[in-house]
Amino acid sequence: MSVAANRKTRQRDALRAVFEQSDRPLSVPELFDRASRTIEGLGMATVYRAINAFVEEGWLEAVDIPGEPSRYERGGKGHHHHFQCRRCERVYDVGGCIENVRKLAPARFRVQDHALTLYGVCATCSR
Amino acid sequence: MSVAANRKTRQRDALRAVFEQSDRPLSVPELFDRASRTIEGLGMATVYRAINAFVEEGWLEAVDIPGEPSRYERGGKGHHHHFQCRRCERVYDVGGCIENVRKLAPARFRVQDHALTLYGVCATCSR
DNA sequence: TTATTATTGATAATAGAATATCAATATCGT
DNA sequence: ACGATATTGATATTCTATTATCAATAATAA
Repeated sequence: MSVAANRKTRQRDALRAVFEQSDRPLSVPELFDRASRTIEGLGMATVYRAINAFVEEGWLEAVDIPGEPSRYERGGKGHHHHFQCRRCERVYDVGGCIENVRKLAPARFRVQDHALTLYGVCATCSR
Repeated sequence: MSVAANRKTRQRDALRAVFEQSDRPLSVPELFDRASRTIEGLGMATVYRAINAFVEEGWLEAVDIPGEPSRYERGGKGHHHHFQCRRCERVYDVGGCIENVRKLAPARFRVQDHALTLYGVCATCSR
């Protein structure tokens, strides 16, 4: 389980490029499919290894939706939330945030963070 | 995978009782442990079978927190959200809701529902 | 009480996601 | 160009959560 990621390789370059060209979090299969267009014979293990390395260095961050396997997106975007389309299952970023979150918690509960997921139909699927 | 649940049994009675006495969603291990106090030799399979039956009839509802196995709570509570303690991992209900959720989504995204999870330290753990 | 059959419990099996293994290959400093 | 070794890809394995199997048991109607 080493995660050095020192050398520059075709596969990691391709995987990075996929994220740089994507405006939304990607699942592992999505990432694998897209990178495979560039790297034929790309292995799943390589994809997972790269993800772990990227997450470790902060270049990627995991996006977790209830009941779903992790998606990943570029790190350092700051606080934001996500939307999942019920038709295509894709996950999108939503900017902005909500207020008065702390007030919801019962007395003496210390609120440190929160995660909000919106569900519905995305622009692509609703047309 | 039959889920009839017709006959009245000690184990299902005990499992129901656990939920009736709990004020928060329970994980499968939590449910198993508590019901085992009443029913010695209770089997895991029985717990899962009961959960499925209860969910199917609406008596229970699944509570899904990102990256966590499902918890379960009594159904029909109406719209509410959840809090997870980072110390003890337990999940609690939080009443009330947030506003302006729809406004967060990008244009032409239809928002149908949302899920909010608060994270922090519960009253029990913070003392 | 008895017969029928739903239910249980122990355990094997499955499913999905992710990691470990290892020989072959590619990268990079010299 | 060479050598050390990081990385890759194929595949086996692990892990966690959950379901299937099946003989034994218990619940209910008659």
